[in-house]
Amino acid sequence: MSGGGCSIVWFRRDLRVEDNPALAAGVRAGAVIAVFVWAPEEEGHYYPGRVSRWWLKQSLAHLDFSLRSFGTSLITKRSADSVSSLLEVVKSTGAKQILFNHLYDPLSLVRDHRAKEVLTSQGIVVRSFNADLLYEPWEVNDDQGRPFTTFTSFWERCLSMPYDPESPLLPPKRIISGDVSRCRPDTLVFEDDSEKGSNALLARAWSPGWSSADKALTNFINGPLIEYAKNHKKADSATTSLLSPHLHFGEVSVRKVFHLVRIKQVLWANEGNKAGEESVNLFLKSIGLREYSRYMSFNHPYSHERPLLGHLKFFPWVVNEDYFKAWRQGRTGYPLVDAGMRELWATGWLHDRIRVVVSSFFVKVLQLPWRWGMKYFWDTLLDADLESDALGWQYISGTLPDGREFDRIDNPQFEGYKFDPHGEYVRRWLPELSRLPTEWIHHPWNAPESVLQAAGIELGLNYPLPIVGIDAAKARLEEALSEMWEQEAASRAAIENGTEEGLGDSSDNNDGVIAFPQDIQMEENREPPRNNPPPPTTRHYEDQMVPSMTTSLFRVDEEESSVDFRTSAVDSRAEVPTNVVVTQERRSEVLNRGPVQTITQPQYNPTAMQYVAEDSTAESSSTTRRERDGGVVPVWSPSATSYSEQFVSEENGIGASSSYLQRHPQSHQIINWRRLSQTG
DNA sequence: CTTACCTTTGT
DNA sequence: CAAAGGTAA
Repeated sequence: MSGGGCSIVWFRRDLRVEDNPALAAGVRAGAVIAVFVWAPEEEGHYYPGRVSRWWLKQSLAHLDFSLRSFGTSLITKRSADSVSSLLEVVKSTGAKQILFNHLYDPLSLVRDHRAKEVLTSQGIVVRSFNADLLYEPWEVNDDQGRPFTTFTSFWERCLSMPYDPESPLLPPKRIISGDVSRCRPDTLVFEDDSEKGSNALLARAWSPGWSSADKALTNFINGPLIEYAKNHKKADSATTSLLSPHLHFGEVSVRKVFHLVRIKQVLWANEGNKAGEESVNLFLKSIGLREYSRYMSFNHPYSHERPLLGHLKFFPWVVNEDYFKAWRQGRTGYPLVDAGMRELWATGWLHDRIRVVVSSFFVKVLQLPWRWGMKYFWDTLLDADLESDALGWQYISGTLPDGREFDRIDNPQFEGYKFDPHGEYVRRWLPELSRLPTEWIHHPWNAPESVLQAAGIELGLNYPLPIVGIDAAKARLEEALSEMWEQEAASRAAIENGTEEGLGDSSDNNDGVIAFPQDIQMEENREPPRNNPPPPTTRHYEDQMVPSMTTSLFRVDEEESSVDFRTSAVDSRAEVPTNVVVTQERRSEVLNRGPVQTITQPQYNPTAMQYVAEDSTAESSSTTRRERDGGVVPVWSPSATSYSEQFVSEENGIGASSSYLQRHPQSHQIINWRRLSQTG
């Protein structure tokens, strides 16, 4: 197109030069100005955690370095508002168009839509691209043209689409730099002094940036991939791809991963290597889950906050800070869980299996609200990813149509012997148990006194007794479930009677928002939780507020004192937040919440999607040629509403025809829970 | 060795 | 629930 002005390429989570459609389009159009805007406050609760910021910092430096070798550099802006920063850059450079690649998390969807509106209204051409997915969410539909609601059907369709995913683009040969002489870049600060020490350790294990991402990919494909099916159950993982943080920041494109892996698969299939082929399928499934997480986020943009199955709204979560803290510190008394939580804290990384173990323990045994756990993952994982994590926690919590059954509790003791049969994993992360024989390593509470003594263990002193017994947890879960159904029925009845108010209006909860306890302050070295005395336990009938744990760089002054979970020492970590930010936004959101919640239609209205077609041929989607360059820009349909209103209206809204509950009325009854997960 | 029955697992 | 894997007879 018009070779005249230069283009701004707005980098976000696509920190690579290869197979970067926005960059490629910019290069094709002429001169390019590469921009990264750091506006973390825009993320609200999801201000990136320490390790995540560390990664970003390295990755940006790496990107800048390589852009320089192509003939330009990365302009960085510190901002409270991405869109106005972009405008600023436009003004100082005279750029004519802005190019970026799509993101699908709820915050980005809203922000990018606004960006597009504002910039377009200023006469700037805005074009956006698919760089993060094999297929755009709106491309994958069932035979009735509706979005899938279960993973398997979604993924089957993806693998049998009439056209293949786009092949990866080569990196540009050279990038002509736009004139940035009048553009004032900001230096970005990603860590404070208290974080530097801990971050230094990360560099030993990880190397962010697209070239390491490429290396990791090749290593994986030529190494562990073939054995993936065999090994993927081992907690000790030299066998995973280790690609997730790279993928999160877009340092390598999924399409490249997909294509290279597929090539191997064909090769192995020809050799008749069954195991290899199987391994590829399994690995691709995890790529598929990543795709699906974007798909779900796009179709249900509130899924990081609300269960997708409505009745879960009535589950009486246990709001217990002691539990929460014990879990974070790896002091639950279940070695596999504790080892996982210590590894997570120490390294920012967890094998997928162990993520399942600790999160399912969190939800099913402790019955803490899943969003707390998700938030903690967000704050501590190197590959923290809103879409993937939301999907994962919803799956574990049984709040998806195809998630695990709600009433199923996995026993960490048995899982221990499955995933860590020799106890090596536990011994590595729980030094206090290192001398315990394998026979007892996953259930020390059963070990004879003499064995414990020989191993130097005093249960309740240097290693806790189980914080909750599995049997007690089962009983409590059953009770909670029947309460949930009661509440749900009551709410439905209330709605039918027109007594609106609806949900769980009963006695104990004030305005429907559970504030994180402020009155309880936690002493650091309290006695480890005991087995039996039922802890002070409150139940609440609403989704929980997420405790605000992220340490914003602007809040460093708070809680200066002694303990701070940001520091690296394991003992002083994970201080329970004493303050919860109850924003007005969320409050109104909860208040306005509608009646029995369903899986609703996407608010995204594909027909409202706008075509910014310089590429002329906007063909219909099922033909072989897809839009790529200058393709579809996703757009929020009713744009007048505020962020929170959009969520609310989505929930209340819509789609009589395809509301999940309407198609599956039986999901109101627990006995049909099982069948529910089949249908759809 | 087969079969009926069980437990486990799965996005 | 269905598929897979394991066990007892």
